[in-house]
Amino acid sequence: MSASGPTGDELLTVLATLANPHRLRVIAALSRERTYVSRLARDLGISRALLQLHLRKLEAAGLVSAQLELSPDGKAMKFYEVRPFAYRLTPDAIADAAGTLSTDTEDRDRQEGERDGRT
Amino acid sequence: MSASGPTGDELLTVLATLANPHRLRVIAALSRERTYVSRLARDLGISRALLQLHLRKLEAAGLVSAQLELSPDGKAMKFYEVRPFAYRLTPDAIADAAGTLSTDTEDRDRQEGERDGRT
DNA sequence: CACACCTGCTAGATTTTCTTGGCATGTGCA
DNA sequence: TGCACATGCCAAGAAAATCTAGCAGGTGTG
Repeated sequence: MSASGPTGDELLTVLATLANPHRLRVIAALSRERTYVSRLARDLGISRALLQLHLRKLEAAGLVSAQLELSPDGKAMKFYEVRPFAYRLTPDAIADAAGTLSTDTEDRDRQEGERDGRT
Repeated sequence: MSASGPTGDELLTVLATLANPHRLRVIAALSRERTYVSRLARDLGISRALLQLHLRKLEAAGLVSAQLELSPDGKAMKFYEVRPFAYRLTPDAIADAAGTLSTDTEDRDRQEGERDGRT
């Protein structure tokens, strides 16, 4: 029986998302303690706009999640936390996943299908 | 005692290297069977020049290795094979590795040091 | 009201990565 | 010699990712 790991596309998304020093540090910081955007930006020493970009990518990949909360004094704050994950990176695991990678032509076909016609 | 995983920079290199569909397919193909460049290019349906670029990156990251061999009829052929590896991708493992990420300023300092002077 | 926080967005410049196409080398064989 | 197949490299364009700077909105406090 197969171990049934992630699909190729999922693995690829996770890899591409984690392949950035800022995002690794974000994961590291959030795994210690959940925080809100502005504070995290100060801690990491990067601009808020930049951090938001990285947070969006991490969230899109399913590696972190966000909750909008109101602080005691009524300010809206967006808290982020890591969402537990575990991927094995071995030749075999990759070989499994690679089989389900969508091809360039498949992508093109799918997009064309969506364009011309039926919802 | 710490589990002593990869350094941040090493992990980052591996992630960046694997975050590409072609390179995932290369790992998959090589994990099935070692082959030489031209054949692999035909199998994967990509140009040789492109494949060589990806192979260079994979080799630089330590994920594959190459041996130059002479075929029975005397042609030089470069065989590649996967080099066994296993990385755990979890929040904790990343938190560990992130601590040893080199910073931008460190990089700049190092390069300046190399430029002006002493070998 | 001004200030200090919090949030979100986007246009544009910059940098990096990816990809193609061409050229050069070498071997064996008809 | 000409063809097939192997290797390597590089220039240059195309595409994608990154980052900055600036704008917008909200709340509570002095």
